[in-house]
Amino acid sequence: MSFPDFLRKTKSRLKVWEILSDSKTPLTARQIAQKAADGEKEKGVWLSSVYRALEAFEKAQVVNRTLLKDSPEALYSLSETGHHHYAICMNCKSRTELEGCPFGEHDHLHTVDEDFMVVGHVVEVFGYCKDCRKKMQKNEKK
Amino acid sequence: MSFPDFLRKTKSRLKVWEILSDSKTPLTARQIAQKAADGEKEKGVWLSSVYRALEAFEKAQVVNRTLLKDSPEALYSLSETGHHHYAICMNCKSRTELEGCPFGEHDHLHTVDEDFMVVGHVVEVFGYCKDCRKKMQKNEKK
DNA sequence: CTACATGCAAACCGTTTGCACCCTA
DNA sequence: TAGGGTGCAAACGGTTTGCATGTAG
Repeated sequence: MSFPDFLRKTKSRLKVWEILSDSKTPLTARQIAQKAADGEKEKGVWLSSVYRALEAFEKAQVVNRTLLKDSPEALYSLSETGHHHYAICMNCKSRTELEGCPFGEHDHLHTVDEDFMVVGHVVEVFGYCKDCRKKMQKNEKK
Repeated sequence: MSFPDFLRKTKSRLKVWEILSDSKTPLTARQIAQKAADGEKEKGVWLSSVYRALEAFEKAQVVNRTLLKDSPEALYSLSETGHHHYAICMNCKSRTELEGCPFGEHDHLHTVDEDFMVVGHVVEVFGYCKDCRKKMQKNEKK
């Protein structure tokens, strides 16, 4: 995956791009701004600019935005990043990675029908982990 | 699916419950409050109370909350409601229902492993619809 | 040179929280 | 009648937007 050639290569966008490239996990906008500031030679990238860069990347189909029930913050990753799905406990919010993907391992790039170009997908399984089930049973039968 | 017996049956909660029961599609908290106010005999239910009722229902595992890339507002539905998955255009936000479910038709109620109780799952396919692809090609090659 | 990107601040808006009063069990 | 639920208002926090300035092409 490379920086889209029809987008202006500005300092901010290149920095955001670099941070996403270096990260093995999806990041929030805030985390990206944080990392940009940590490098701290130069001046970092303002949060709104991070959002605008991410928006441009998403439109260009090179970045995926994901919203989990887990948190109100969106997660961003390069589209190429191997995708993962999680089982999320609705009580303690712990996340366990799922083995495999229900769509199979051909990653993205199938079509729903001939008209819809698929960029990616989100799969989340939610429920309750063992520990929380125990706790909740105790509390509720009082 | 019936009203959990370990939750107090208050006017607000019963109203929210009734609205969810009557709806064939998932609703936002605001829509629920709206519908409660529309009935307009009585006084309706405050938005914060709707949220608190939904939170209680969700903890009780009788309501699912879903977040789509589509909108910042969460959608709520009774857990029993037959589930649907959508292909969502990242540009125009149109939604097309997917045929079937990648997890198969046994609905919820499988386990990820023996420790995690599954309540439900979210599957979203995102990409670009035919119309938007055309429009974007025109705009970007200027 | 000029259209687009950025820094910065302020608005936005869905959701959460605090508190006094109300009402279910 | 006690403890949880509700109305209401105010805070919260992630994201978006407006505007003057900067800068890539």
